[in-house]
This record gives sequence, C-alpha cells and structure tokens, in this order.
Amino acid sequence: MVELNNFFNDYLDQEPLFKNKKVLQSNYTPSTIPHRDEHVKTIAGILAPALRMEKPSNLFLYGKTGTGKTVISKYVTSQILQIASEKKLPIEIIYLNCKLKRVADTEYRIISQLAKEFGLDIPPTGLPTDEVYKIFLRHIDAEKKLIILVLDEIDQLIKKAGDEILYNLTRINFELKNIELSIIGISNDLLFMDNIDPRVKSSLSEEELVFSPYNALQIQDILKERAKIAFREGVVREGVIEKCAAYAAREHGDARRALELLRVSGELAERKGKKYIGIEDIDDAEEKIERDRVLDVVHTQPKQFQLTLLSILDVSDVSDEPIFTGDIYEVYKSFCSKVGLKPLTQRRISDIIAELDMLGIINARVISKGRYGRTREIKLGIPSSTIPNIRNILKEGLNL
DNA sequence: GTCAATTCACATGAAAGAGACCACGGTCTAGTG
DNA sequence: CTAGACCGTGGTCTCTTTCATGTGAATTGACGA
Repeated sequence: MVELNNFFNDYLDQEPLFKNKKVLQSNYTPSTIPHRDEHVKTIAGILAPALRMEKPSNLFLYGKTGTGKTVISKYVTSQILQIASEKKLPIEIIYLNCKLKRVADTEYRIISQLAKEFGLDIPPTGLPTDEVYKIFLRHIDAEKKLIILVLDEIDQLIKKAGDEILYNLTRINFELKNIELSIIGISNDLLFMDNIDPRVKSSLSEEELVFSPYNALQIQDILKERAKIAFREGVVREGVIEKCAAYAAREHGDARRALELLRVSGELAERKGKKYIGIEDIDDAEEKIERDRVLDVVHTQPKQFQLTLLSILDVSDVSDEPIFTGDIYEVYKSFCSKVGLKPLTQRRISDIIAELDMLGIINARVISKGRYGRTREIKLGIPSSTIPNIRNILKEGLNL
C-alpha cells in the first residue's frame, strides 16, 4: 500500500493555483462580455417585447465556435427570465443543444425534451411522433405563456432531421391560442440556411445577427478578465495570456479554446507542484487537450471507427505520401479479417472517414487526380508525438 | 498547339433493411376473496 | 375479480447496405494551323 496519506496532506498543504476554477469552464456565463456590447444590446432589443408579453421576432445567430453566441444568448435570456420572475410574467425560456446526441437531435426528441421542460414525462421511444406532438400541445396550451426556445447548433438538427421540425414549430403560433413561441436559432454554419424550405426560412430568420471571430487582442481581454477571478494573484506569469490568445486566434478566434487552454495549463502546473503558470505549460496543455480529444473519440466511437482510424494511422506511418480512401479501405479489410470482423462496404468507410474529419482527428480533402479519379486526400490532424500512444491504445482495445 | 470527349476512383444521395429499444393494448394466468 | 406476466403490433433510432448518380481534372485523340 502506497503512503497516500502523505500525498494527500502534501496536496492540501500546497497552495492551490486556482481561486475559482468554475469561471474557466465552458458552461460558465460571465456577468460581463467584453467586445460584444453591440450584440448584447441588439439581442436584448429584439427580445424585449417579451416582457410586455408580445411575441419577439424569431432570431438567428451565426458565427464560428467560440465567438460568444451561446454565452450571449444565455446571458440575455437569463436577464429576461429574472425580470419576468420579479414581475411574475409567464415566460419560459428553454435552451436545447441540438448537437448533444440522444438528447435533442431528432424531431421526436426535441418535442419530448420540450415536454420534459414542462414537467411531462415522455418515453424516450415507442410513441409515434405526432402523438407526442398532440400530448405536448394539449398540455402546453392550457395556460397563457410566452416561450422562447433557444436551439443551439441548429444546423446539426436540420442536417439530421430535415427542416420539417422548424416548420412545425413555427406553426405552433397559429394553432395554439395561448402560446406564443419565439425561436432563437444558433448556427456555426453560415451556409446552412441556403438549403432549407423558403417558407421556413422567411419566418425563422426575421432577425439575423452575425458574430465575427475575436482577434487576438480581444481574446486577451477576455482571458485577463476571467483569469483575475480564476487564479490567485501572481500565478499567471507574464506572456501566458498572450500566448493562449495567440494560439486561439490562430484557430479562427475561438475564445472557448483559449479558456480551455488556460484552464488545462493551470491544472497541469498545479499537478507538477509549481507555484505559477509558465509559458511552457501552455505547450503541454495544448498537447494534452489534443490527446484527450482523440482518446475520447477512440473510446466513445464504435469499433468500426476505431478500426478505420487504426488503418489510417498505419498507412500514414509507412509513408509520408498523402493517402487516399482506397489505400485505407484495403488496409482496413485486412485488419478486419485479422480481428474476425465482417468488413463494411467502402461506401460506409467513406462516410466514416468524413466523420473522423468532422471530429478533427484527421484532415480529409476531396481532390481530383484527373485521369486517376477523385478521392479523399487524408492527413493526420494530430501531433505526431501522440500517435504511437494512440495506436497502442487502439490496438489494445481491439485485441490486435 | 488547342479543344472537347473520355475516363478514373471515388464522392455523394436516396432509399430501404436489420436489429435494438420501447409503449400500448389485449390475452392469459395465478392468486385472492 | 384482479394484478401481473406475456405476447403482438407498431413506432423510433442507429448503423448499414444497395443502387444510382455526380464530378474534377489528367489524358487522349481529333482537328486545324
């Protein structure tokens, strides 16, 4: 038995670097949002009629990840909710993240989640969708209410389930007398509006707002503000914040990434028993975040994904040449026969590769090699230092 | 040399199937009074 | 008589397969200068 007692005591004696780690976590809603005053005001202006029990316009927010769309909409809606509860106004605000698997990524689940918000218990499956609608509508129409529905990552929902949901949701206003429903859609994808039903489109995007990425200086401000609350004084060394911001700005100004980077840097420094966060911790943090993300995928995705990823790692290990779908499929098949798994069709592997690309583990690009066909050119999107590690974990998990 | 047709190796889409999960209603069974 | 067990039906959801269609540029081959 290891002497854990000492370890824990040492741990407790050690001065913690963090004062309040929560403010660096992604679900934290700060009380001030630097460099977004205009947006906050605009949104507040659009939603304000709600406080007079008039239906606000539907609103659409665009912008890349980490540009503050979610934070701001949460902030504004929480303020509204606060006033509403002071004045006893029947306003409901429902926030749904459509990207969360098995929560809100199909029509059925959206409705059942909505129903759940109103205290209805709807089974996760088994009922016809329109039945769920009926139950929901009947229950909800009982009293006068104004509902603001925030659909985050709405593009994911549309891509998977079609635009019928939005059509049905916008129609609730016409069908129910007591309910006013406004929708706030949040999307990372500027283009996704192009291929949805024009009727839905016009009714949905009565107001639009685009969030541009932060630049490095703005991210610095955000980081400084949060770091002040999160860390003890003097913990963050000179240049640390600047470097975090620079990293994040390189990635299209993603503030969430910058905050994560700072938090992980702090955690790593603390674990090393240091009394401060130095620039070198950021590099470690960067690598750790990357590795964790890949490992997370490796563990949560099904076997076929893992096999495909392993094939990619294997092929790219052998040569530095760019690799193509066909090569991977061949290797993949041989792996399958080794493991005794029935290989999937190339069609499916093609999709899996596309999904791995979406997850950011690989970089796949469709290119045409002219006479020699059209295919995906695949490169690894992860630091090479982590590859052997990941490969071993993969092989272990697959009994190879 | 120029230009359009050809051709490759997949990408991309649509539809449909398999299998897991689940609710509901009806029927059967065993226990109870 | 009734509560619970046990179907069968019909629904959703995910992962796949099957079939069909699309596609970008290197290559080819005809054409004219």
